[in-house]
Amino acid sequence: MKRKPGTLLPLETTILETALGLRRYGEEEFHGFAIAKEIAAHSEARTLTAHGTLYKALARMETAGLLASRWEDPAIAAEEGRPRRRLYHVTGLGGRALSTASTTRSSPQVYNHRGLAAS
Amino acid sequence: MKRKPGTLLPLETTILETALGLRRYGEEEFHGFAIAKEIAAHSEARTLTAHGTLYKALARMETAGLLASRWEDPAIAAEEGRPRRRLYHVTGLGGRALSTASTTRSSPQVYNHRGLAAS
DNA sequence: GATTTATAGGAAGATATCTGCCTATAATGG
DNA sequence: CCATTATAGGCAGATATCTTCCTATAAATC
Repeated sequence: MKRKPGTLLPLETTILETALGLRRYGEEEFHGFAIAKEIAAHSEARTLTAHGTLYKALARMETAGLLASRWEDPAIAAEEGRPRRRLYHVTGLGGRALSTASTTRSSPQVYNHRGLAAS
Repeated sequence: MKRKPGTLLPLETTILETALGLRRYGEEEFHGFAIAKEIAAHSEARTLTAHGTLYKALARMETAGLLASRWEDPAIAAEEGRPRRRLYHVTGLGGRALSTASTTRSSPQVYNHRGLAAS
């Protein structure tokens, strides 16, 4: 839908809020599946259809510098008998993006309108 | 369905035949997903419903000593960006089971009726 | 021969990530 | 204001293994 640069979409806001919420409980890092369950549990309705939408949003946000990720040590995943996880954390830019945008509550939310890159 | 000890079920026969077929092409080891595709490709119909049936058969056959398995090095799976595999190979007993049973073509096939353990 | 019992097979889903395709919609350009 | 264009979101499926629940059926028991 032709993204306006320097904007937070509702899903992106939800991801940042949820991630920062988890961080307040000591969880520095999160993985896609966990945040999907978290979002599904709190905001009913939102399905994230097969999680495709969410993973794409996470990739997008990492490209935008709002998130950063690393692969979990594959040995840990093997030990726990499950697929490996990609562990994300919210960057400084990501945190700032949310606080700036949270005041502008509408669908696409502007987060760096004050001279970061946008028009 | 109350298994008669020392018997090969059709699915088990198919697994052994397919595995030994692959071995003739140099593939010493196989994993569940691969054999599922192999079976699905050759014998049409057989669905293996979500592969549950197949994985149970593999576990059963390993317990019976017809197959043996090891986990693939998790680093390799990580490198190739896919879930890790459990690698099986047909044991001597497994090979013998098939050759003995292949002569007795019916549904449940006896493989060690000549004094190995069965009545 | 009928009942009991164990178990194989089917259906579904959990775990985790990613890709491709198609459509809906927002932003831009004229 | 309408047409163009880029992209977000939904749908589906690939990759790989395993579990639980239920049903169908074969073997054993009486």
